[in-house]
Amino acid sequence: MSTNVRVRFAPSPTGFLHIGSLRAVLFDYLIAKTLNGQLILRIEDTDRKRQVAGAVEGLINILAWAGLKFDEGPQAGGPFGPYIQSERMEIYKEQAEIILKKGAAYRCFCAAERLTEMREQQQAEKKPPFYDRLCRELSQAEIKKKIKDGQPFVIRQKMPLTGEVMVHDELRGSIKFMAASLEDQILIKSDGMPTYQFASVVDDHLMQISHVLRGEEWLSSFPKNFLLYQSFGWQPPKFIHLPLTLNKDGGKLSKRQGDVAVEDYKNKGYLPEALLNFCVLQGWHPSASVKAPKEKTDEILSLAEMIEYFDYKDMGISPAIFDAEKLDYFNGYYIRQMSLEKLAELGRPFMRENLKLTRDRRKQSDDYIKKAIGLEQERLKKLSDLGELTEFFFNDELNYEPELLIWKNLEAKQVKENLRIIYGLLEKIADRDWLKENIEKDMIDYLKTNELKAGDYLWPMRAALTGRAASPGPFEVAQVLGKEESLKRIKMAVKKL
RNA sequence: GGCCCCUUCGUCUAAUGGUUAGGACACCAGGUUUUCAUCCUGUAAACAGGAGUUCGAUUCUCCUAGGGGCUACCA
Repeated sequence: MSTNVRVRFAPSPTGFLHIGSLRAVLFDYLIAKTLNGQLILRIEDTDRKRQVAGAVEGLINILAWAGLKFDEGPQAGGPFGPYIQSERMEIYKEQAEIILKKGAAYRCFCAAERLTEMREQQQAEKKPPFYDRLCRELSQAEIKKKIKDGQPFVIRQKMPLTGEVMVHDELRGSIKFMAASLEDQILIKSDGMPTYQFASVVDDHLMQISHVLRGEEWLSSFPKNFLLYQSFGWQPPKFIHLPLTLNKDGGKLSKRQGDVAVEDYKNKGYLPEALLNFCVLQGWHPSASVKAPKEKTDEILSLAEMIEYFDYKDMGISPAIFDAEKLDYFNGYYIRQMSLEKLAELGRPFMRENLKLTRDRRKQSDDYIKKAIGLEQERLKKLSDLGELTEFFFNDELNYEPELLIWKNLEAKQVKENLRIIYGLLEKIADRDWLKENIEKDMIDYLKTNELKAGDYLWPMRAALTGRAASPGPFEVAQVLGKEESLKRIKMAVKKL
């Protein structure tokens, strides 16, 4: 038997990648990497009703954006393909015949209406909905006749009527189920497509998957899956059931509560590093014995560091609530760490609206945009904050109330006078000396020699330059704005008072 | 309703049969500072409840409560 570690991520292409799925692939990836195994991408598209055009490409793209590479899959190829379930119909058909022959499954001709009716009645009687196994004991002759008559059928798994089924989860240990509570679940639908319950077991075996990581929502079908492996005579892989990610109210994280699609986060300017760092901490933490270097907090983890410290045995089993504020912290942290070149490149798309606010060529230059972004870098939680935060750099017609210029309890005319003085000082600085260091030096020297209070001058100056209550400092803003624009804005402020 | 899973600060979590129960985010306070942000320092904040085992339980066992999942010809 092969001891090769093979882990698969098996999403169904619903049109977007759920943030919870991103966490799942990350753990798949980490298990594969830390155990020297392969990571396989398999597309589970056996539900015809839920087909979404372009979803597979979208999935592959966003996974690539996240930086997680697959060793095998629809794109990478590999010896166990095809990796898209809808292209594996022959395999399922063949395996269904086998399981039928083994007597571990049977054809069920019950009409959907009968089943619905039965279920409703059972619920009305407060009994658990449960297939009554009407077709389980059909004779060969009856089956033949129904097939000949063209009656549609599904194939159901035959569950033991009595006894217990013991399954083992790598994190939770052994879990016991009463066989009598297990429904004869459908393996093959009447359209010939396999259900997840059949396809995943068949594929995991055929693709030689060693570790199955899946959501906790699959725990209740675990014994049925285990039984299917037994019926086939296959050795089941190791199973790890990942606790669910919950929303703030404690429910399953769903679209209604806000963004759940990784694409949404990407569009808002969240970085893959931040998303991954956030996700990995939901259900895992570096064990105490492998503490990260102390100059960093041990929760800031690059993908490489995760691989270094990860051990799936350290994974937790209690559900975690999605804390968007912590995600923001990570994102802000990674933005601050980023080089200005990279940030300017990634931030550029978020500047589009601002560029429309100016007719000044210089303000539309890459260099100017980059400098504006640079001054707001430490204030960003996400890239999409850039538009609002840098707006004043571009806007030719700053619009603000005159009161904004007034520092504490100064008189308006005093502020006006101070701004005139500032104007005079700035005017004297030569164009080629227009650097924040020089501007600052001239201003501070003046204030010191005349024993003036910094706030009385610097607040009005900054407010005049930015039109905002909160912004980067006046000297650096002045430098980026340039001498001409800075003087223009101060003159305008004087006029306002 | 039935079956199954889970339970440490508000949130993510660490550790331990005997500790001042640790860290991170958020919060609050202070420092740096013209503002905001960054950065630094500090405060406050948790073992769900009950019973048992034990010299001793947050830690082990059981019960209760609470939360969650499943209960489809969806995954």
